[in-house]
Amino acid sequence: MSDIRVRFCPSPTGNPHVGMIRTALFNWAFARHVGGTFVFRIEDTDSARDSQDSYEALVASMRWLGLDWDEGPEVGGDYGPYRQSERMHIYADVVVKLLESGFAYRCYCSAAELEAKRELAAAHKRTPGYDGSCRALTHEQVAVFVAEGREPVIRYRMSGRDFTWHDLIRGEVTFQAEHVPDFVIVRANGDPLYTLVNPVDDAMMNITHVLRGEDLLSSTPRQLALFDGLTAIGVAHKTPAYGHLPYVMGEGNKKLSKRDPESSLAMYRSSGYLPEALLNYLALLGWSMGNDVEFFSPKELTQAFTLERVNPNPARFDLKKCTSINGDWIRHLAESDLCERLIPFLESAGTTSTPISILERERLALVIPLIAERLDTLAAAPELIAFLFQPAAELIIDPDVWTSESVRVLDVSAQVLAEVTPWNADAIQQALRESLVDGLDLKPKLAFGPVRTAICGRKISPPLFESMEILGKEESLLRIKNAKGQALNRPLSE
RNA sequence: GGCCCCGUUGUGUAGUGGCCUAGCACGCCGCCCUCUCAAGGCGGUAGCGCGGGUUCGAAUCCCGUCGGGGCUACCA
Repeated sequence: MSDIRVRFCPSPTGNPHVGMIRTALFNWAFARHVGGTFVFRIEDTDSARDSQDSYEALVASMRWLGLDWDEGPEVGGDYGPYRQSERMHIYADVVVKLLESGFAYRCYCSAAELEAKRELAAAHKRTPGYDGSCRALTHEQVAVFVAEGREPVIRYRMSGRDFTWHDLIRGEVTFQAEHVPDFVIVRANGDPLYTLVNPVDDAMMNITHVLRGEDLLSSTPRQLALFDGLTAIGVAHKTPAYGHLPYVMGEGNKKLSKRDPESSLAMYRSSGYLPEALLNYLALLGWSMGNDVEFFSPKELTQAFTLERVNPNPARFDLKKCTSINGDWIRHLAESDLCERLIPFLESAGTTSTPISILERERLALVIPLIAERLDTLAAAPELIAFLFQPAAELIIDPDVWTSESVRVLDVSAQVLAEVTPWNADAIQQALRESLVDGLDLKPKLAFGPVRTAICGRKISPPLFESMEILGKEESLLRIKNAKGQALNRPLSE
């Protein structure tokens, strides 16, 4: 176990999305690769936007994906609690110390005054930002503000130094002091802000490497500044290294937003994407093995993952490629594994009973090898194999598929199939081939088409002869008979 | 506007001065296989944003430029 400690610290607002998960994945993969500790922390300091539902969805998502954490909610750890809403007393204590030591001060400026300052700065083409006017208020000035009923925020006092750090992903990044003004760390209502609690917890949890989204890049100087103060008051011992991960983009040139349906993790789960496949694909957004290998397990990912190979430029989420990898993964699963994963989808689609019966399960096991290579998502299975679980009478076939030839084909098929013994795919194929392709001189596609429709109810199906074997002789003949009836009674068009 | 980040085919990437007439994957197109659909096989399409340097030689280094994005909150 190395002493490298990383964290994933989402805010529980809205539904988990893929950008967030990609960040979790990279932190997790890095921690696992180096044998470090992966800390899961919940940043729920914004009571107006955070929700318990969202928190639970977050935990469930991490578990579903297999991104296990060493410290955090539900598993505990030496640096808890791991939900910031339970750490408010800690922040209050830190703020007092920061105030006493002069690293922070109360600011009584109103929103309107701040806005006026911003406009003024813009008009003079100066750097916008707080001008520090409340930095050295006299007791008299404070008394006046208080008498006016103003509620102060607490600001952090910048030291005037420039900030340069070696970004783990981007190399050296520098912000000059004038571009990072004093910032608010506690709201007027007393709630601490992200800009405070994030570094405080990183410090107290001994986080060594901060890997987060590029959108946080410009807040890094503020965090670095805070670490100066936290170190001075004895809260922090070592400033972590920072690395900023590239964006995950959606359509157009916008980063994938929470409102974007393609970003919803729940959507991928309910559409039948495998967690392994999603992790596999997400890993490829900003990282690669470098050896043209693009199909790998979570385990292989953690073995190969290094920060050096993380790309700094934004990656676009490509659903087609994600789906392709999902298909690869479905084909890669053992039959029994695929079977188990398919069952919830079949149950919820009503393809089987709920819970699935013993007989249905047996039949499903038989068809798995026929459909594995035909699925790119688990949710595609019900449509493909529903016919195996329906009674013949419920197979209603689109009357437009029938031609004058169909009835003859069905007639001949019924005749020859009645003689087939034993009932297996090879024997069925041989009988139909001899009678239809050779006997009626039909092209295979035309010969088997009507039979396929009769048996499966659709033009697209798993392999026909194997399907008939699974259904059994009696059921197959019944379906052909029913289909013939439907074909004869079809409304006369044209 | 200011600051910061990014820039290889449609998409994701490989590439860290000669192995690059730029490789791989997805997509798309065609062919083969074939009982449908897939899967699989084969082939094709398309790219180093632009302009200057440095160098015998640049996708790779430097400068400029253009383009895209982010931040500029009492959100995170």
